Amino acid sequence: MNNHAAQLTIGELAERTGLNVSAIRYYEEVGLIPPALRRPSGHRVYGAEAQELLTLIRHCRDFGFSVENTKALVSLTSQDDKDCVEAREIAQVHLDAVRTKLAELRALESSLSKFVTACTDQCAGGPAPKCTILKDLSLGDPAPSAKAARKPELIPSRCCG
Amino acid sequence: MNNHAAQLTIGELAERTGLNVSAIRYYEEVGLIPPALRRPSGHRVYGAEAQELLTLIRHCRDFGFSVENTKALVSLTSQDDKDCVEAREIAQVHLDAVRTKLAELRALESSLSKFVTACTDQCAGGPAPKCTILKDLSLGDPAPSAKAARKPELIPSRCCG
DNA sequence: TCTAGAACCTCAAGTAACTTGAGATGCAAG
DNA sequence: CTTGCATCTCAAGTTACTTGAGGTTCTAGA
Repeated sequence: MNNHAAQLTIGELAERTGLNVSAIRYYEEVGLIPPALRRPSGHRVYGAEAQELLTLIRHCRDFGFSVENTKALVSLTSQDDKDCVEAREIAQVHLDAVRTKLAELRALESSLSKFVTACTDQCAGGPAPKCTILKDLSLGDPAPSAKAARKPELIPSRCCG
Repeated sequence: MNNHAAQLTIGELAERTGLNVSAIRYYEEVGLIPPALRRPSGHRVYGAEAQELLTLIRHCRDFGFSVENTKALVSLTSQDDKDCVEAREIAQVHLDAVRTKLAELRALESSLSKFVTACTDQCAGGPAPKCTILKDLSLGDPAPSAKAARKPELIPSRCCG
């Protein structure tokens, strides 16, 4: 256990940040974090700043910010000449997207729970082709308003998948 | 305009079902619909059943069922020897997933709206690195419970992306 | 009948954000 | 010195399509 001036391996860093090793390498690859220093063997070495940075990144991701937005937020933390409005703007846009999805999911929840209830009440384990669920799904138009928001996946899978 | 016994081109079919041409070809490729008959030129030709089938499929997708589940639901519509329980089970599992996500999104909405409000109230357009949003994101643990549900993306992008 | 342009065809690659796996090397403890 | 875990790189898989390239076919108007 060598902690000489807080030199971390990628594995230790992963453990401390709750990320997984391959995610950290991925973040390096896409430029979300700077390339790590290497030991002569090629193994990555990190200092304490890396832990802070990755913790911030993890939180951003947990709050559903895309990697692109996370990149922007991260860079704002060290730009004194920029103001707060930019960060709020990013959060606001994300919030709007979350609200849109929330509305869609509520509609979905309502439809699905009706399906299940109706099936339990009416089908009574009868033959599948007569199931109320399948009948309702065949009908003309009943689909919920799930057409909106197709863009670049505003809420990543760790929140929604 | 030739409608001899309801022979449809893929374009007409797309228009009638609200799907897009490439999606229909994709569904054929993955076996969600049977391979279309072809004209000597190679162009696909469809009858009325195709329209019904694809309408059902579109509804399933709109309700957030995965292609795999949609396949299962579709096949139940023609299996008299199977009973309703299977369809309900699929819907129930999906409903559970939707509810889980709903809870996550609610937590997210609450956190994000607090962020935005706090920033508006406190930062007052100050320098970015001092923004309350960025500070909150750097903190120890505040991430919402978004760790659950990482599996194979239970709610596809048309509902959630 | 000819022709322009829309519609169709088949691959292949791109999307988001990682994860998984293969194959090879490094390192620390016993 | 050996064993076995950690690390490395690079490629491919994940979901459900969309987009694009490059090439045919169809159809309506002149």
